[in-house]
Amino acid sequence: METKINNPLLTISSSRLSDITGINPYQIRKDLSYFGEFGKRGIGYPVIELAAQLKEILKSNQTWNLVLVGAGNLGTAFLRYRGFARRGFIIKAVFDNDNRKIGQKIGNMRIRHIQEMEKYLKSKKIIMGIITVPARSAQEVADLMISAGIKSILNFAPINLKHPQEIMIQNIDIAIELERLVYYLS
Amino acid sequence: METKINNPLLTISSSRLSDITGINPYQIRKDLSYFGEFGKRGIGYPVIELAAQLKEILKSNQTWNLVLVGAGNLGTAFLRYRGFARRGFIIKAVFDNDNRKIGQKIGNMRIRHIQEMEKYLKSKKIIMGIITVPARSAQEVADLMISAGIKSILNFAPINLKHPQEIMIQNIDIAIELERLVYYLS
DNA sequence: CCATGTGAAGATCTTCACAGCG
DNA sequence: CGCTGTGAAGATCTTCACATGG
Repeated sequence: METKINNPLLTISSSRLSDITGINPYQIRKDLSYFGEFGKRGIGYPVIELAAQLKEILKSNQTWNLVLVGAGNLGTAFLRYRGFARRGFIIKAVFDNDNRKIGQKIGNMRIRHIQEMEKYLKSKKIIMGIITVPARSAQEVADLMISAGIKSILNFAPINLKHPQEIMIQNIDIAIELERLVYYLS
Repeated sequence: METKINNPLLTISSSRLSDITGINPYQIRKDLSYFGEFGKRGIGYPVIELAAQLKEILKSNQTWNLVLVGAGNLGTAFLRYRGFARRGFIIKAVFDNDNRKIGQKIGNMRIRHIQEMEKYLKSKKIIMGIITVPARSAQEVADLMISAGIKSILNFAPINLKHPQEIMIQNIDIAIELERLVYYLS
């Protein structure tokens, strides 16, 4: 699927997007056409304009505030990671239930007690949360989040969280991804 | 999909598996039937036996050795996390290219220079790797891994890695998961 | 002539309905 | 009678082929 670049910076064709992403060009065109007619026939897609439109559609032309629960290794890594902010996600507070951790700092962020979370979430109107607690506490944390108004949860605990269907949950289980790799090892 | 437990410990029905996992019972039966006839009609699936068979099919009745490249926040979190070992994945070595980090320890594991990786991988016959380096270095690391015999890569760098098709790559881009949540926020 | 946009064909995945067996 | 296993139906996703317009 190699193609020539004929109009660098201004436009990009579906076949070149395919080269970059690995997604085939039919799929790219179909997917884009689902949201509108962004391209010009014979030319391709105007890069700047397309990016702007997609950002609007995906609501990523704005920043989103989050809270994180679970100041363990993984939670700490996320707090220190700069990449989220670059993509528009700001972790505003961290909560834990371990009294030895409360008040400690990760970077310049103080760890708060989980009991403060409900009030915090409601006052700041935050609707997204990340769960990085052990599996045994994850359901309890999710329930707390949901009752405090959280609408979307990114869950790293290896457990299937029960939740009302209007709440969005994305699970990331790293061990499952490794297991998938093992399975496909011919 | 609530059901009664009628033979605790010994057998489990697809509908009860459904309650637990959230996957519907038709899907569970179809998927299992793809690998064999594990159940008994009118009874359900024998728990112990089913677990053993699935572990064998998924090759998770054995442990797998891994290396990790990128001793940053995320890499460090994984090294400290006990959950992988419990699921049969052992990180045997960590590599980085930052001279200030080489020789330092994370837990009881010494950080090695990336230049040592090829020799290490070949001598230990390790075929799985985890990439937790910044996006700009990820392709280079992947190429190194692949030329040293790695067959499966779990990649956390937010970039599409080019690779021969016989190499398995699983990507985890946490910001994409957050973006997915935002998009589905009604 | 080039590359999009899209109806139609094809492939795959999910759900259903029920025969079959303990 | 209960619950699996599975062919068939239904839904969805992917690929193709080509008409269309710059």
